[in-house]
Amino acid sequence: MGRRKVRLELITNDSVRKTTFRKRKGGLLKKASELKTLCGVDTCAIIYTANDAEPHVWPSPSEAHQVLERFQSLPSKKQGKHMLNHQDYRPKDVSMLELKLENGMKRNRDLEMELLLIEHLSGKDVLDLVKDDEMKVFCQSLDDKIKDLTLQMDNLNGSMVAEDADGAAPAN
Amino acid sequence: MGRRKVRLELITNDSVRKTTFRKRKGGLLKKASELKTLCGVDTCAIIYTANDAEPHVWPSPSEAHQVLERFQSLPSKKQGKHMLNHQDYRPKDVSMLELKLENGMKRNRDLEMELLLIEHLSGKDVLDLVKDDEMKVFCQSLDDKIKDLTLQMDNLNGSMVAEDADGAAPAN
DNA sequence: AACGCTATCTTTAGGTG
DNA sequence: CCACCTAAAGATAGCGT
Repeated sequence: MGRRKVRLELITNDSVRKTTFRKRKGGLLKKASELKTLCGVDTCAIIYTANDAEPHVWPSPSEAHQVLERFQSLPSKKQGKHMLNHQDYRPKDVSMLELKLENGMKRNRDLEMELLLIEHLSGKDVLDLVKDDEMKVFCQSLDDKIKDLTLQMDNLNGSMVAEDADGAAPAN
Repeated sequence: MGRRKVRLELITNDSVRKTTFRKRKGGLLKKASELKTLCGVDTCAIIYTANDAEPHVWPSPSEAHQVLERFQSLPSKKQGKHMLNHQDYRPKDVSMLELKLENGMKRNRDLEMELLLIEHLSGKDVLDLVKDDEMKVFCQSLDDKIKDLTLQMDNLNGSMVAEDADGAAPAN
């Protein structure tokens, strides 16, 4: 789209690649924006540049957040309308789905706990604010996890080594 | 970009809007594809159309899947530097944690699938452009959530809270 | 409703300051 | 490196099928 036809392959030159990235990123976001406006679809874009500390989030961090969150907190409200259009893939019935959802959310919360822990251990300051109650739950879930894990390790013991420490956490 | 300059607003005519959506979706995917190729960034797009049964996943379901996985495939690689800063809270040992993480990732992936399905069945129109590294975004959102939670708890301490305290998306 | 066509609008490669 | 410029490549609105 410029003075010259471009070859579709990785741009090896660093500065050129970066420039192209910047330009095209803008274009992509604009396109996404237009699509959103013209067709009324929820859209978000998250763009990470290796160089930049801050991710470029569009349309706005908060909006993107909402979209992301919608990923996990779900819309049981809006399901009704289209819910029944699909005959193909429909686990038993809706209630089943709802159940799955709840389950998923629960598990997701669980996961978040785990990640929180990891983050914490990785040196981030995420936990200073957590209150006692939360902490309790946190630790509890941790405990469960560890138990679970231990069990798994036991099971695996005979056939397989369960990732030793330095394999999992290379010093790099 | 056609025979006529377009007005940037929701297209009210159903069929026109749908057509435009189809066309522009293609364009957007192409752009994303080019960006990926030219600049060497991992990219995936997931497009849910209310009308369409199948979500449009690009570049391919499996690839998108990989990108999504990276969403939670944690930082163990990048952590090295900070890993050992915290002496306070450290369960058994790091390897345990790492294992835990893997476990979590697996489960979260599961979760993601479920939620994807739910979203799909709910007929939501979501366009998600995902790039490499967005684990950071995830962590950030996690962070925010925690802050939110803490704030809520603070409020609770003194008086009351309007929203659910479980940290899930407050009704947007 | 999806596809092909193309005039027209938009994006951008390469260049300059 | 960035912002701006312009010619050329690319995307697509409105039509016809």
